[in-house]
Amino acid sequence: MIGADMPPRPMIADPRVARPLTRKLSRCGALTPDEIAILDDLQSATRVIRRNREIITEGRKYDTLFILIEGVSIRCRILHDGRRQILNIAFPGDFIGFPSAFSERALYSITALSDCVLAPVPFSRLLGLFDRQPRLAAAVFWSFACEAAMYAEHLIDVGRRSALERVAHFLLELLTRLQVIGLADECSFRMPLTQELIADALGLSVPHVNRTLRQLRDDELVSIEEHIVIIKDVEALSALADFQHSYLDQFRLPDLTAAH
Amino acid sequence: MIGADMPPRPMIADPRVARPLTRKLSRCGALTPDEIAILDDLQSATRVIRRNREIITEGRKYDTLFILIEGVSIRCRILHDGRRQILNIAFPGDFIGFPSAFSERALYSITALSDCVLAPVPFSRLLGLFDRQPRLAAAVFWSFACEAAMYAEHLIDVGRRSALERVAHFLLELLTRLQVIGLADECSFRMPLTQELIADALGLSVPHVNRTLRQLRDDELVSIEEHIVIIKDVEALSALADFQHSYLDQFRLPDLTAAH
DNA sequence: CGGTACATTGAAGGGGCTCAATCCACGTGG
DNA sequence: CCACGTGGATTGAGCCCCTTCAATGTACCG
Repeated sequence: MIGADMPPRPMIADPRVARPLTRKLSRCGALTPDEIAILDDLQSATRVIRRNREIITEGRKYDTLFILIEGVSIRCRILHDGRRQILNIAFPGDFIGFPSAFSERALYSITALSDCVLAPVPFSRLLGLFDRQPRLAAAVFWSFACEAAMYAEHLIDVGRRSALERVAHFLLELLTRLQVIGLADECSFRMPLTQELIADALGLSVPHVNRTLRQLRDDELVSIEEHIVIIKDVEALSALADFQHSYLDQFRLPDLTAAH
Repeated sequence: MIGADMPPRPMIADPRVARPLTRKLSRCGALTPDEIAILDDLQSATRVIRRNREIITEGRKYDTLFILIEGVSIRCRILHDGRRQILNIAFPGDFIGFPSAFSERALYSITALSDCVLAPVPFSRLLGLFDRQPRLAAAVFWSFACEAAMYAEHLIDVGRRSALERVAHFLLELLTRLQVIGLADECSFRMPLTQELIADALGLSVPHVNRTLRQLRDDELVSIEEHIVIIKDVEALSALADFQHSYLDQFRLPDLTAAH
């Protein structure tokens, strides 16, 4: 019932705000027109990658990052016997290619789950940002810090949470992240992943993901129909999952006076 | 048998090289005397934290990072019912406090496992590095990138590896990390963690960690006596754990010509 | 209309957990 | 000097959560 065929509707951030990264960062504090112009410029030159193609290939060398403008991509590792662990899921406005860009050869592959639009950002250009735009530099750091926080929660998911807690937490994280870029309502969104992908992200088997989702539905905590996920009781689900909304939502741009 | 009482010998990086971070970064490429001086200076002002005290407290605000000079610290999250997940383990030469320093309030606590010596590094000072010392700036990025790679492997551990593979992988990661800072020989080191800590890092129970270590010993892959771990067959253990030495060891400083 | 991709459900088995006891080394205070 | 407390390692028994294997259902597509 979830994500039966993947892209009936593409993953495109709200067009009322020009660029997804600009939208995301503007939630951390008011941006000056100057800063907006620079950010938008970073996201202007774009490149399209088709569904199921690799954006970054393990073992190759890269000296650019990408900003994901449209679409969904995953970074993952496949063990010799076929087991797969999805390390993270990128949505519009996310940086892609860290830490690959800092290593001699990319450690993991990044694959486009749907058709993706990317904006390449040469690493040197990113470093250049740090000179003239300390607030934007901090914002980029913020972006990486936020990703690190998601990593941490992801680790807690697979390390110490039960399947039910894991799936609940995962749904809430998706809700929150998609809200930031205008792809989710107050309490609902279109599931961009198949159950197989959810399983590989959470370290579960597909049948068990299915049963777990069923239980969440039976317990009237969520509703899932036609790929649309509705969180029917955010409070109860958050309590069940030990979800702290804050970890995705408490970063702030520094004051202009805070320059070095 | 492992780590019966924790600190018979303290965790101090090889004194032949002045500072652990300097030692670590010098493996990524030759440092100029200038760069060494700056790095050493970063690590000069120090502060001592006693065993079992918190270095960073969840919920508080911080505007400095720390470089761990001596000792071992862990970042972890404790769920409401007492389950604990260790997010990462810091050794001398590691940065501590990312991403806490970028958030309104620290998301996780960091605790000293042994008496620790820390060098505070105000965030503003770190940003200042980016102006004048692009190679060092890149090296700091490298440090975070390396941490991100460890996070990724950690995630694969708990998500998709069996207990045996997990523990094997963990031992190899410890070996590699400790070698870098001169705290491990070719194939042996002093285990700095109790089995309870290993369990909470790997998402296992204490009894099962114990049984798993026993199996590794029975299989003649490792030997553990008096807290000293000897990897008797690095090749076989690496194969078992799907361990790729490269992920901790392939970062390089950029050429001086690569300035922005 | 067969093929593909995904969701769903059931049955059986196992890997790792819980609970609980025991052992051991060490430090402390009487 | 010994009794005791403490932190940690070790081991066993039983069980349960989740996996594996397998089958079925279903929408969509060329």
